[in-house]
This record gives sequence, C-alpha cells and structure tokens, in this order.
Amino acid sequence: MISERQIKERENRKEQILKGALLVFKQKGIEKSTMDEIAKQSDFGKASLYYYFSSKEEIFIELLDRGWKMIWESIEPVIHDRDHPKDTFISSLNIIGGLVRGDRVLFEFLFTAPKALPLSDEDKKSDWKNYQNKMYSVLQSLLEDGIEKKEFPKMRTDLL
Amino acid sequence: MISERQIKERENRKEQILKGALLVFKQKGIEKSTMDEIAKQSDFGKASLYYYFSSKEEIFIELLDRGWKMIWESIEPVIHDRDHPKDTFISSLNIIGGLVRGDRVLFEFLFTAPKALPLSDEDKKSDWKNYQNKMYSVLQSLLEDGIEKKEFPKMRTDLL
DNA sequence: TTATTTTTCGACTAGTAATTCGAAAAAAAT
DNA sequence: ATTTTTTTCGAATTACTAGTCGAAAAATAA
Repeated sequence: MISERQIKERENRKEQILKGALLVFKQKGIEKSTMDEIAKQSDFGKASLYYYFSSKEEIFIELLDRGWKMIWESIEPVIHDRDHPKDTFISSLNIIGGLVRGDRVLFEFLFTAPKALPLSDEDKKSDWKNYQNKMYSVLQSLLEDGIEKKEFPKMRTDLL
Repeated sequence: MISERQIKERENRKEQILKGALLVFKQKGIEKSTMDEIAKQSDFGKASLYYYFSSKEEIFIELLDRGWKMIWESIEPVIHDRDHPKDTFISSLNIIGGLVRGDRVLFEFLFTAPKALPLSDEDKKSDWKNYQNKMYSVLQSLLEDGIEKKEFPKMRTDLL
C-alpha cells in the first residue's frame, strides 16, 4: 500500500537529487560530478541515491530527458506554421534563446552532457534523443522551406 | 646522435598516436577515451604512449593546438579585409564550414573537448586557447563593424 | 661483432569513484 | 503496541584507469 502522498514525496526527493546533480555540474564541471558530490549537495547519503536511481548514468539521463522534453514542448506550438518559414524559424530560435537565458546552467548541461558522457547504447533510443532529433530536423526543414521560398539566401542546411 | 630520418619517424609515431586518439574519441566518446584504448587503437603498448607524451592531457592538448592553429591559419589570409565586414564574415564562416565538412570528427573534438576535459591551469595560456580567442574576437569585431556600416541588422554580438 | 642508444611493452601501483551490503532508523499499517 | 514496509546511510567492495618500472627487443654506432 503506497499512498498518493508517498509517491509525491518520493518524486520530490528525486527532484532534490536532480537539482543537486545540476548544482554539482555547475560548480565542478561534468568530469568531477561524482556520486559523492551529488550526495553531499543534495543532502543524502551516497547509498540513498541508489535507492532512487539505479546508476549515475540514470541520473544524467533523467536530466536530459526532462530538459529536452521541455525545449520541445515550448517550440512545438509555434513550429507548425509552414507558411512563413523564416518567421517560424526565427521565433523558434527566440523561444529557445529565452529559455537559455532563463537557466544557463541547465542548458549548458543539455548541450554539453551528450557529448561528454559515455552514452551507453541503451539510451540511443531514449526520450531525450528523440526530442533533440525532432527539434533539429524541424529546424532544418524550416530552413529548407525558407530557401525554397526565397526567404533565405541559398546555403547549406546540413550543418546544424 | 640522432639522424634526420629518426626525428621524422618519431614524429610519424606521434601522429599515429594522435590519429588513434581521435579515432577512439570518435568511437567511444571523450569519457571513454582511455590510454588503454588509445594504445590499442594506435597499435602501441600503453607504456609506449608515455615515451612520446608525458600524459594523457598532453595528447589532447596537442590535438587541440594543431586543430585550432589550422583553423586560424586558414581564415587568417581572408580576415584582414576590413572594408566589407559582411563579406569577410561570411567567407570566414564558409572557410570554416569547408574545413568542418572535411573532417567532422576532428572538429567535433575541437569544439567539445575544451568543455568536457578538465583542463589543468597550465594550459590556460596554451597555443590553442590563443588561436581560439583570436578567432572569436575577430569574428565578433567583424560583426560589430558590419552593424556599424548597416550591413547587418542590429543584434546582439556577444552570444557567439 | 660488440657496445650503445632508442624504442617497446606487460605487469604493477596507486588513487579515485561507482556500486553494493547490511543494519538500523523512521514511517505506516495492523 | 507490534509488525511490516519504506527510507537512510556509513563502510566495505569492486571496477577502472592514469601513470610507473624494469627488463628486453630492435636499431644504430663503433
């Protein structure tokens, strides 16, 4: 029997850990983001982290998932306007820019971690990759449409 | 007594190691770029790597130095034309784009490694940082000149 | 050929960090 | 109040990896 409230508290504790992890990342950089540090920062014993996450990797993946999902969901409503590719493209970038300004650390993590982390194969299909890919391919096709319609100068679109 | 040829061979072996390191980076990501892997990939015993480089960091710094130097030298000849900031800016980007297309892995490394690696203080003044800074500041001043001369719309130039 | 120098590398060391264990405190259920 | 379940965590274990050591193979010089 697990009450509704218990579930919510568990979720809170997970978030507390995630927040701590991000804080460590900010202070020490990804290389020095050890479980010991994260534990200290989030006020748990190290072993307790493993009660909520099965591995260090899982912590980082969870951060990536939530972050990229958030990005995607905030450009999603704007991005379907195919009539004015340039405007759509620009406003997408503006939205993202706004988010970035709101929480630089998180975004540095979102853009850094995937390259720095040794991504085990299992997460090739993980949520965050999907959102990331969706975003990139939509942006690219906007560019292509925009060129088609002469709203952009001709250029290569595959360098994103 | 060391012959000219011997020096050249030594240089070749260094390059072989560097190439191996880059290959490992490509296959395993920076986190899993261990000396063991690099040794295997470049066909040396691990200990031999230390005959040519004094540490793992030195290997990566050498890659960064060579890479950024190469970038700088290829935009250098074009970049001094201050009369047409926009054209100069664009052609610089095109040159870089060409290089990137030529060796994506190298460039992913050049742009990723500095953030992912725990760079010891000694290399704060190392070659690659200089080249990188020169490049960024020239590009930025081109942007600013371009705006001055109304060749670009007014925008923030500090987001590079 | 013999001596010297250069190059190679497997095995070891040492340090760090991830993960597990086992017990116990705290909370909830009966 | 007692039992059961959930949560906590310090200490021990395991895993990994940078860097070292010493000997030996290979190349070069004498």
